[in-house]
Parts: sequence; structure tokens; C-alpha cells
Amino acid sequence: MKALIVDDDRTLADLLAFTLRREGFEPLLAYDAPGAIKAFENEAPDVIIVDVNMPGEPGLRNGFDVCRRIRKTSDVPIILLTVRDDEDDIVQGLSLGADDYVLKPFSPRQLVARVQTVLRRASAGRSQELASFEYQDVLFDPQRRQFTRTGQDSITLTRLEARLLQYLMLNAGQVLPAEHIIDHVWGQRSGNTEMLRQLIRRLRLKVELTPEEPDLITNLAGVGYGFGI
Amino acid sequence: MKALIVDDDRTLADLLAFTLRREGFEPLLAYDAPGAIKAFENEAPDVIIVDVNMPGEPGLRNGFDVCRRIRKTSDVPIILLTVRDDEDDIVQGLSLGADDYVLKPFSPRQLVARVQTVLRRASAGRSQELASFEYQDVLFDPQRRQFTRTGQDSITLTRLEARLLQYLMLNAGQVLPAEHIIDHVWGQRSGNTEMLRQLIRRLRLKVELTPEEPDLITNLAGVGYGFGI
DNA sequence: TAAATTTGTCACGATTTTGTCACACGGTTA
DNA sequence: TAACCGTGTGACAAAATCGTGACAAATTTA
Repeated sequence: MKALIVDDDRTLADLLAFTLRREGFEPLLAYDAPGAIKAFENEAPDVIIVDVNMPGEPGLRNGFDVCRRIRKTSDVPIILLTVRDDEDDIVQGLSLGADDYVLKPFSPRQLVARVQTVLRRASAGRSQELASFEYQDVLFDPQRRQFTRTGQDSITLTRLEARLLQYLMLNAGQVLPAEHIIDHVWGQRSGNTEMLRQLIRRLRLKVELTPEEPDLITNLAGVGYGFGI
Repeated sequence: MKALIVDDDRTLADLLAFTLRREGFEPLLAYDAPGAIKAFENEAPDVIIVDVNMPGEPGLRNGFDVCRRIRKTSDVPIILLTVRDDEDDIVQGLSLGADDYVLKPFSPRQLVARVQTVLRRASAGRSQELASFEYQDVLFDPQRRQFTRTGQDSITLTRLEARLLQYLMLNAGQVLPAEHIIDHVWGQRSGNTEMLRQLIRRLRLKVELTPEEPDLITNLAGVGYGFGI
């Protein structure tokens, strides 16, 4: 299994290479966007790990450009590395077709786990959805509908709860109009405000530390709800 | 993804069509306002790019009319093309519900980037309005309805307060007739002078440092109110 | 099929938001 | 000077919005 690592921070790139090699991968290294494209074309890696923030010439500038460029011709799994707190990055990266993203800083073990998850899904032919979402100290795995707060036991969400949470996390930092949420969770036809209120409530009971004083899922009166605002 | 291009300059329209097709879009062309409406109704495009300046019969004259007409029935993202860096055009366009505008001349790449940004925003459900307004030491985020005076805690405005402030800030420096404000905040039907007085009052209480001596929202007797005069 | 889980519906109270009424103040004008 | 107008202000009522609990219907699981 070839894994292409793209990062201008050579120390980090080397560390990733070392870790992946130990896990049986054949690591390839690129230190900038053009190098990444070249390596991708010459080596046909099975998975690509790209740092979002890289210097470089305009047009082929950063991890997003690499992602976009590769997605034009290939469905190879791509994992983006991004610094914390930049939700716009996440949304943008996902819309560009990345399969997963990992927030820095991360442990090498963690990254390897993500790589394997992405590969497993890719081989199963369903690289549609996301492998996982991270935000502060919470982690959500839509596939298994497992929600985990670091240091605590993980919780299994119901199908609707998971769809709601996924939609909220995918658009973290934004206020989503109730109608949009309803459309997305229940589909155009059914679904109403009351059902959303109940679902929000149930999700909060499972997910929030103090459901009376929610800190993850907040409401904006007259509009809708948002995650991480 | 269907992209409707409306421009009487066929050379430019063709160039845009070529560029968008290369990026995976299915371009549709219209060379005047009536043609644009027809294409919009028949083809249901995912995004519309309209040149502001077009010849044509009165009533359905230019890009603004197209924008206004389409916004009556649809939230499809609209990008306006304009030559003048005339702020009035921009303000007018945005107040008519356009999602973005691009000043001519522009590079095709640039336009494609804008198109993708707008589509991303639309799919994320935040085709709302502009990201934020700034004026001197105040900042307003319409989406979260957060008002901040630098160095102070931010305040959450109510829906109507936010709409009023947004309208005032969008037209900062001008005195807006009370009737216009009422129409914009409450919509054509309801709304009266008394309600506006109360809303102004409540907004001032939240926003002004000294509500008795307002410095942001000023009144011009017999006409209306203005922001930053 | 029975039990358990998940989802939808109804009703209530608390709070916030919005609308309405009454009145005071200053300036202008008859 | 008195009447009038536009505006600012306060108090209160109406409406909207949200969170909550209880329970029924539907679905999944054993």
C-alpha cells in the first residue's frame, strides 16, 4: 500500500513516513503542491495525506488545490491535515471531495487509524460519506453512529440523531435555518418544527455535558440551530 | 451542475461557457433579460451569472431586473457582473438578493472560483447575506446577529433588530426614509411608524453607548433614520 | 410474537420578542 | 399662547419561540 504524504514541514512528514512504514505502508514524500502532483502521477498511491497549509506559487498553492486537482481524475482517498479551529477549512475541504480530515496536533497512531478506516471504506466502494468528525474534545463516527467525548464512554446515536449531528458538524460554526435542517434530516416531504425540537432535545441529552446549558448545539431564536458557536 | 450565463456580449458569454464547461459545469446561454427568464424557467440552473448592463425593453431591462424577477420565486445563487466599481450598483445588487458580484474585467478563473464559493455557501445553507459589517469600532455579524463594539462583550440582537441594523449599515451614511425602512424590515404588508419608533429605540438601547445621545443611529425629522451620519 | 427501542404527537409553562397604548418634550406655526 | 407635529419614552399586552414531560405510534430487535 503506497501512501503519499504531502507536507512542507519535513520533520512531520518524516515522522508520518516512519509511522506508516512501521504499519506496513510504503510511504512516498512530497514537500510542496507541484511535487505532490508529480508523485501522484508517477506513483499512483493508494491513499494521500495532505497538509492544508503550505507555501507555494498561486494556482497550485496549498492542500486544497492539491485535493481539487487530484479529484479531477481520481477517487483515491485523500486525508487533509488542518490546524484546529478553522471550520471554514473543514467545510471547504469536504466540499472539494476530501474523504476525511485530521486536526493538528494529532498522534501518529491516530492518523494511521484514520488511514485504515478510509481505505477500508474505499475498498467497500462507499467513499461517499465522511469517516469521522472532530471538534474540540468530541469525536463522531457517522458510519457507526458512535459519539465520543474524550475520556468518556462512547454513545450510540439513533439514525435520526446521527443525521442531525452530522449535518450540524459538517456546517460547524454556522447557524442553520430550521427548514434546512428538517429538509436534510427527514427529506423534503415530512418533518416539521416540532419533530426537530424533539430531536434536538434528545441529541442534547445524549451529547451535551449539561443538557440544561448546552455548549455544543446552540439555538438562534427565529432561525435555527448551530454547532460550535 | 447547470450554470446559466446571461450577457449580451456573446464573445464574453461564450468564453465563460467554455471556461465553466472545462470545470465540469453544463453552461446555458442567454443574451438578454427575457431569454434569461425563459432559460431559468425551462432549465432550472444551479447558479446564474448575470451581466448588469444589458440593453432591452423597459421593465425587464437589465441584470437587476433579472435578479429581482428570479428572486421572487427562487433562492438559486446569483452572481452579478458589473463594470463600474460603483458602490451603488453593488449595494443595489446585494439588496436585491444577489449572492456575489464580480467586477469587470475579470479572469475566467476568478469567476469560476466565485461560482464555486457561492455554490458551496448555498449548499451549506448560508446564502444569507454578507459575512459581516464593519464601521469604525463596531462590527456586526448578521448571520449570528452578534453586535460587537471593540473591547466590549458582544450582544445578540433579535431578528427584527438585526434586520433593521443590517439595512442601516448596508446604506451607511445615507438617510433612509421611514417608509423604506419599514418595507424592508417588515415587508410590504404590515409595519407602521410606531413599530419602527419602538424598534429604533430598542436597537439604540442595545447598540448605542449613550442611548440618550445616540451617535450611530441618527434621526432626520420628517424623513427617517440613518447610520453613521 | 413480545419486548425494547425509536420516533411522532400533544400539551404546558417560561421566556423572549414584538405590538399597542398613553404621554411628555421641543419646535413650528396659526 | 395654543394647537400641532414628529419624536423619544415607559408600561403593558399579545404573540412567538423554545424547552420540557408524558404518552402513543411505529419500528427494530430478540
